[in-house]
Amino acid sequence: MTEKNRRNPKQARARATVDAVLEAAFQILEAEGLARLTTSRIAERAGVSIGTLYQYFPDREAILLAMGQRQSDAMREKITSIILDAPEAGGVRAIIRALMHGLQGSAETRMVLSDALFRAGGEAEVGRQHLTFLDSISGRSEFDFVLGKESSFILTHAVIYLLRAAAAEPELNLDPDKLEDELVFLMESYLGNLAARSDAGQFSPR
Amino acid sequence: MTEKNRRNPKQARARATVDAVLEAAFQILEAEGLARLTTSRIAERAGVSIGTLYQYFPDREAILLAMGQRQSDAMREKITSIILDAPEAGGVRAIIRALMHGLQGSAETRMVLSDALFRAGGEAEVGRQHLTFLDSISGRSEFDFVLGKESSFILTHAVIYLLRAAAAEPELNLDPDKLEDELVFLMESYLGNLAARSDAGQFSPR
Amino acid sequence: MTEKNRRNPKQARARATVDAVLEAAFQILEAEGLARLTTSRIAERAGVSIGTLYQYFPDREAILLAMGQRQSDAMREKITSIILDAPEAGGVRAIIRALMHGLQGSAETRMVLSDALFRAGGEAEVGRQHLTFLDSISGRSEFDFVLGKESSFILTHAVIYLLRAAAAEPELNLDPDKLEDELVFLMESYLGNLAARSDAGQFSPR
Amino acid sequence: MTEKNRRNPKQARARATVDAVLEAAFQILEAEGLARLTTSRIAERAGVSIGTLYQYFPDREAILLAMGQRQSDAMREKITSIILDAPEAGGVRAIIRALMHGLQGSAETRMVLSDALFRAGGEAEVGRQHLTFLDSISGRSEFDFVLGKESSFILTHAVIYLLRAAAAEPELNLDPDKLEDELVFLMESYLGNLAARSDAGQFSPR
DNA sequence: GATGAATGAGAGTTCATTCAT
DNA sequence: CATGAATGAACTCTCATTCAT
Repeated sequence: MTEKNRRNPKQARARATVDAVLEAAFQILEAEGLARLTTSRIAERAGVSIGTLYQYFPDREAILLAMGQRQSDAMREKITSIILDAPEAGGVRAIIRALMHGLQGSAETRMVLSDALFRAGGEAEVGRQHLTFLDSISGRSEFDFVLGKESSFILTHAVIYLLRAAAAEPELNLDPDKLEDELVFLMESYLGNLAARSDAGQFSPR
Repeated sequence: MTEKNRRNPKQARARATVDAVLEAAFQILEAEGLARLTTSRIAERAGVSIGTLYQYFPDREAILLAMGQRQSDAMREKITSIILDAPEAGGVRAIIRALMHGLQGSAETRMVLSDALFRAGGEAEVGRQHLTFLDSISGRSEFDFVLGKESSFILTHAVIYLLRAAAAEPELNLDPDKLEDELVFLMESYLGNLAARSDAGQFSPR
Repeated sequence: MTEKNRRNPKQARARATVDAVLEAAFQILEAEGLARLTTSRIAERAGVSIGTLYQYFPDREAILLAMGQRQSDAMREKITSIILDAPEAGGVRAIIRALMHGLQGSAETRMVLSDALFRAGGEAEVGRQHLTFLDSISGRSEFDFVLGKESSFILTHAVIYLLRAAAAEPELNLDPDKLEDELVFLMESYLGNLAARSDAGQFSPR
Repeated sequence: MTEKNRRNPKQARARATVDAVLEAAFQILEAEGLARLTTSRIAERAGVSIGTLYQYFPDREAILLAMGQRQSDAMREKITSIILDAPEAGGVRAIIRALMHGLQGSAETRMVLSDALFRAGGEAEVGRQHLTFLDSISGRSEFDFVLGKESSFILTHAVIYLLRAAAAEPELNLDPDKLEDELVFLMESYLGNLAARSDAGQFSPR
């Protein structure tokens, strides 16, 4: 609405500033790494003064957090839309594919941002992040048993952390398609046996 | 031997100094985190001067690396002895147990140290670290098929990174015993289906 | 102008800071010598924080260089104006007088600063510095012969380095006026014989 | 004498140690420059412990001074022998040649060592160094007039400092032979006019 | 005498953050 | 609101020197 824009010119400018800062920070993180991601460099690249930057972000950490949340939100949206668009499709593969291709940025960037999310959010953030996955499989009739905390943890973390590991070790030269296949296979194996176990109530004893 | 001690008083002192530095660094890392792990603080806690510290470690990074290698060596020894002592026992569970209990230190400590290993070693270190796992299952007759790079990656990284994730999120309050069970279950599921797949040559298509 | 000041309050402040730093550095160099010319001491004496100092100078060396350039610029201006104001006056004496009285600071100060200039500028700086001298005599009709590289070197360096030596040995208690006379005499002797030699094409054989 | 050596094995060893230290220091100064000339590096290269080094030299400066004195002594000997061997030859050229070829080491080495001599010796050292030159010309009948302090200064310093300047600016690519010629010419011009002036008692007025 | 581990003051430098303009 | 000069605590690292062995 023009009305809205005219009424809050400051908010519009503010959003532009925030965007510029986050975009600048992202570029620097990609190009130069966390060590060179200084507040002054961010401000400079964003085309704002350091003072202005601090008017929108209380400290450096807040910038990292906001970047992480952007990534996280984008990912969540992507996964959600995948599930909504093609609910019949293999949910596991769709989600894994989203996780693999949905995050932009280098290995270091992804790590830095997810670290920031952890630092800031702890439980709450983690919950927000991974509920999506659980939701996506909860509709499938074969998983209408109750998952233990630990099983949920594995379901929601295995793929993400393996992707992180893969990103951290580019020298392994893993084939993305094959890795996707294997991750799907890993999770399908686990989910399949989980269902079987819930029927039988047993598995290999300790 | 008194002889030995008398002969190498310097080497004995030197080793004591190195130990004191690494122990001090470990304590600080545990208690205050990486950000507060400064060389001067380490020296102070170790009861040596900052100059002495730098006589044994060329820079801060070298201290982290040495700590990481200690952890890594201890872990490797533990896994090896587990396999040697009880080769008939379920290799997967034994190794997972070793991984879970073999590393001391908080979540951040473990992360920091494994990060240091990555930084320093790259591929070589990674290889060294994970071959143990592959070796341990390579003897089992049902796995005498050839593993792809990506499958090997999953076998060697899934547990470690899930444990890292679990450590990073203490607020999830995961039960260590149940987590162990689930990790075993995850890996056994994967390995089992991997064997089946190698027979059939097929799995859920892309 | 108030206008100017109001328009560029920052640049004015910045210049003041730079001046304060250079002035402080000069005083310390004079009073305590190069060894005690530390960045923190400079900042303290200049009444600015160490951080501010580093906002204007990338490192300690840059401060020395800036001081050297100030001296050098002042000297060049002085020589130029001398030549312009009284071109008919004995060029050699005028220049020597400028060299003697144009540089402020103790012997060590002068040495340190000219060393800094050498380090930074190498050939270029040296050229810049000494062209002035050659220019000043190039107008005199009796020197319209071509000077060899080595003769030029002597003409441009003898006085400067002898003054440096004199400054380095204050215990010799040389009389400035007499020294000036001798330097003039030295250079006039050389120039005179140079002219004679260029006519005859000979001098004492090797 | 074997006797001497047998009687004072300690003194012989001491001299060897001192020699080793000075030789090591010289090599490091040549190869790596003053900034890398640390006491520990000297000791290491000399094959002695740092403690031993400090038994022979009270501090780092003393090492530099000793090196400077060696150079200086060698130079003095060379000049003396030149004059003794060929007193009839042009004294000025002989001495200049000795000065040019008698000092070993790079430009920085020479500067560092002569700086050390200045620092330590002040007047006394300077006197010791330059009397040789004055002595060498004092025998020539045409110079039996009394030289002023300032003239002596120029006679004894001009060549040395011009050579130092030439060494400091290798990019000028001065031809050593031509430079020698010019220095001889400079000094002969000065000396010649000095003699003439002493007869007439006058020169270009201030 | 010889050793070399230990010392520690002090160097140069960085950067998140503040606040007067 | 925007600015960016100023801040200064904190950092990593060096090296001449000492002294217990």
